[in-house]
Amino acid sequence: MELEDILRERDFRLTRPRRVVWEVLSESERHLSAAEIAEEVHRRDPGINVSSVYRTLALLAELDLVRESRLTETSTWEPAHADAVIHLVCENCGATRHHDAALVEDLRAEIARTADFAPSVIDVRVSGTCAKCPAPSTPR
Amino acid sequence: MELEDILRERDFRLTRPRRVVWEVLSESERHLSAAEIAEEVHRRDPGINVSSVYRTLALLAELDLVRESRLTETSTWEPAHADAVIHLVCENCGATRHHDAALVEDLRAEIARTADFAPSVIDVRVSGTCAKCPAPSTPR
DNA sequence: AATGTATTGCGAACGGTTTGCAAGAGGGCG
DNA sequence: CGCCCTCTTGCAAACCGTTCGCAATACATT
Repeated sequence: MELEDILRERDFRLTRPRRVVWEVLSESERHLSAAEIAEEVHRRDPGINVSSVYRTLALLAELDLVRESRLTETSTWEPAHADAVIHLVCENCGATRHHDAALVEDLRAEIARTADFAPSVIDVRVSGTCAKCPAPSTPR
Repeated sequence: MELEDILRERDFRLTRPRRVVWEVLSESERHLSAAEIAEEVHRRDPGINVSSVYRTLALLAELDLVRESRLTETSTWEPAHADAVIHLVCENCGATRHHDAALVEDLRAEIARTADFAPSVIDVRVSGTCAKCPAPSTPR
């Protein structure tokens, strides 16, 4: 996880905004919205501008270091992780967790076999209620 | 699929914008963006305003008649369909197709069993290339 | 240290979505 | 059938997250 090397390799400079955004993302265990990232970055260095945060996120995504998820209304960011991760989104508390499921690879095979389609990335988003949460107050 | 009854039942009125938006959505086989919907609605009745389209989409979603997907950058809309549908999004031509996969239900069971989580809706989004498309010109 | 260039901060622009409000139209009732 | 009440609409302005242009800054190389 040497941000510097990855940047160098592609002739990008290691700058303060880039380092701080990357730190924030890699230290977080949950998905963060652009606003949350900007806020935390700003907390660590008030001199870093929002537009740099956006530019950095775009760059890191380009480098496949972070991944943008559009699971909920506002998109969120997280360090890139291996494929085949399932996102569990709690309808009640809003938390997003990861979960490994062996079946995802089976799914990939099934799709490749039956759909005339060559799958690359598979995203599974599961809405529901996590164990810590009571049933949603406003069931839809 | 009697839009009128469903609206009545909840004390909403059947108005022209609502009827036209619903028609456009239910006649389309693919996902439509808000802009596409607005455009087609406007084609059928130039008097219908964009804001009514948005308001109608929100209402229909509330009534579970349509579903908003956030698969790509801009979100798209489609008539609500049964759970467990897989969305195949071609990285090349951008088309979104549906695909049934029996394994989704197995996945649900696996999650319920192993994740301390009660799944309700499962969304599977598969990026890849569809058979009609050549390999993407700009592989990422 | 000096230099050349990528990158930043800033503020303004953007574009899709939402909102406030007066005018308009469903539809229940007489 | 027409009235009336109220829900909806059209319109235009407001919003808000994101992007952009540009001069100033700060990386990295020498």
